[in-house]
Amino acid sequence: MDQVDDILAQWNRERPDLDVAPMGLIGRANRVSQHLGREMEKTFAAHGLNFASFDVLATLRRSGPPYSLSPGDLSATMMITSGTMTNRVDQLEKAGLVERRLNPDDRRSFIVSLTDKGFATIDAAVTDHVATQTRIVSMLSKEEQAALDALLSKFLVSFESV
Amino acid sequence: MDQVDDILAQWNRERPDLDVAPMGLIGRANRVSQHLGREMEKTFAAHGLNFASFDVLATLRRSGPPYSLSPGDLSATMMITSGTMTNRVDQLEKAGLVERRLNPDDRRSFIVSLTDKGFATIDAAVTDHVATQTRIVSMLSKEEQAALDALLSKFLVSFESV
DNA sequence: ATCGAGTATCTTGACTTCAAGATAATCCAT
DNA sequence: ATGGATTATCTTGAAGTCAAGATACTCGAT
Repeated sequence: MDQVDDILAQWNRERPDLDVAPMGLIGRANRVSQHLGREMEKTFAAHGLNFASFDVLATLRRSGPPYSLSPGDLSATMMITSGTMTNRVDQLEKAGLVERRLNPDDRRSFIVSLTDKGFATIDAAVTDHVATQTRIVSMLSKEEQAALDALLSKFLVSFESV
Repeated sequence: MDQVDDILAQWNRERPDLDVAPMGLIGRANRVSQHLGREMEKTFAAHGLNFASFDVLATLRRSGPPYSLSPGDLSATMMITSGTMTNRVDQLEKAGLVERRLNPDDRRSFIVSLTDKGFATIDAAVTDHVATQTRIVSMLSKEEQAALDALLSKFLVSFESV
């Protein structure tokens, strides 16, 4: 029993013609995501970051040496527009966490690289971040976590395959 | 196999000390939510709405006659701040979909009511919205939908009970 | 070689949200 | 009754995002 159930009960009363089961599933997914986001922002803030900046630094970090990608490569896995990417890199550059250099092979594009400071920041932040995530998901049992993960993955594949 | 798996594989290579299973679960939840949101915005846009305005109108509609709530009541189930609520009601009032009147019982607060136009708009929009949601979740079987819903509900309760 | 299509990034302007604080009314213990 | 705490909403300013368009470069067919 959660807040979404209350909403569904109201719709049932007012619009009994509607099948609200899908609304429940989607509503819960959105709310869970919103809660998750707010919880994780706290960890990011402890390292002077937000979700946006963490996301960029983390993508550079996990790409491996030399921790350098073009804005296009960066946004490839990030569900954001190019204008948003520009803004994110601008902020990080201003903070001294990344550098933007010209790409000698293609002068339309740039190369964004982690600075030493950026590397240290993201390495510390991601360690904390994983700890936070572990704490959050521990509200479910290991089996439930695995089941939820599998279902979300199937759902996700159906979106990303389009 | 989805895009999140690629991300986890990278982390495993770069930071084998981290247990990335929680990151996978949370990452997928966020991505699913983001996909869901974008898909549903299309339906809202077809009715001249966005998620924010739909959310307010829907809350008034499902509250039943006289389709009137205070801003505080409205935001109670909406995970938004009071300033955001003010802005949302402002927009809807400008569009002629709701009216804001003084509350005779408590002069600190207002009463926000659906206009006839607002009622017609949300009733048509929610019908389409449920159809969209039904289409989206049909990418999973009925059993999978039920299982996912149950797990999300449990997860959600653990947040909202805090 | 050259021109047009395509690609990569940035710019602009609008929109939504939030946090923090302001304003005003209500409630309650005295 | 009355002052202080609380409540309800609005205002302000900063931030992040997007869509659409601008700019500059590359590629491929001729």
